[in-house]
Amino acid sequence: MHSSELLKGTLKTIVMKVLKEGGRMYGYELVQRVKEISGDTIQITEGALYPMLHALELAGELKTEKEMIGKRVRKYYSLTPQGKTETKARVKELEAFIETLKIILEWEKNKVHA
Amino acid sequence: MHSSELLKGTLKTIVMKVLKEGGRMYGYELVQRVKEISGDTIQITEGALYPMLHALELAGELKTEKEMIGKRVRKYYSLTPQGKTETKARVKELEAFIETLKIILEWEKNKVHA
DNA sequence: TTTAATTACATAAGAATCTTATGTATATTT
DNA sequence: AAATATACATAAGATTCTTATGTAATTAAA
Repeated sequence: MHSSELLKGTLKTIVMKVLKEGGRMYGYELVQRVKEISGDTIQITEGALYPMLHALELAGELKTEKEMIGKRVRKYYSLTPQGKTETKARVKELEAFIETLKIILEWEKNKVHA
Repeated sequence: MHSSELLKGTLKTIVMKVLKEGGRMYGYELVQRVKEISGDTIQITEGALYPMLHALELAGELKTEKEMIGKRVRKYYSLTPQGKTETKARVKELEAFIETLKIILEWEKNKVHA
C-alpha cells in the first residue's frame, strides 16, 4: 500500500483518467477499479472520493445519472467534454512530473562515470 | 513549472535525495540545486523548505553545522545515518508509486489490441 | 553612490488535500 | 441472526503546501 502522503495531489488525476478509460462509473465502483488496477496498492477513501466527485461535478468536469438498483439510488459519474479535455491536460502534466522525478531519483552526483 | 498540487507529498523525498547525493548543503543552495536539476520546473518555496528542514532535524534525520560567511550565519544540513536509511526507503517507495502511476496512465480499457 | 536585486534565514496565516470518524440504509453471505 | 459488503454522504481534524511578511547582509546596476 502506497503512503497517503504520495497520493496527495495525484488522486484527482487518477480518478479522472480511470473515468476517461473505463467510462461511466459510480463511486464505489471507482474505488474497486483503482484498487484492482493498482494491484491493491491504492485504496481511495470515501471521505476523499465523494467530496472530490461533487466538486468536479460543480466545476462542470463530470455529469451524473441516478439509477435505482432495487431500493437504492446509485449515482453514475462520467466525464463531460470539458472534463475529457481537462483529463488529457492533467495526464500530460503528471507524465511530465514523473519524468522530472525520475531525473532527480537517478541523479547521483558522486558517481564516477567510466 | 509543475503544479504545486503534484509536488505535495514528494517534496520531502526530493529534498532528502538531493542531500544524499549532493552532500552537505544549506537551504538556499538546496532550492537552487533542485531548480537546476529539475530544469527549472521545481521551485521549492522557502515557506515549505525551512519548516521541513527543522522538522527533519528534530526527527533526527538531519544534522546542522553553522558557519559564518562574512557577517552572516549559514546553516548547513546533512543526513544522519538514520536519515540516509530513511531516504533509501522513501526513494524506493516513490519509485514503486511511480510504477503504479504509470500502470494507471497507460491503462486503456477501450483500446482494441491487434 | 544609492537603489535594486540577490543571498539567507525565519515564521505566521491561510488554502488545499487528504484521513478518520460517523451516519444511514440496503443487500448479500455465513 | 449476525456479519460483511454495497453505496451513498458529511464533519472534524491532520498534513502539506502557498502566500505574505519580516530581518539583514551582500552584490550588481543605475
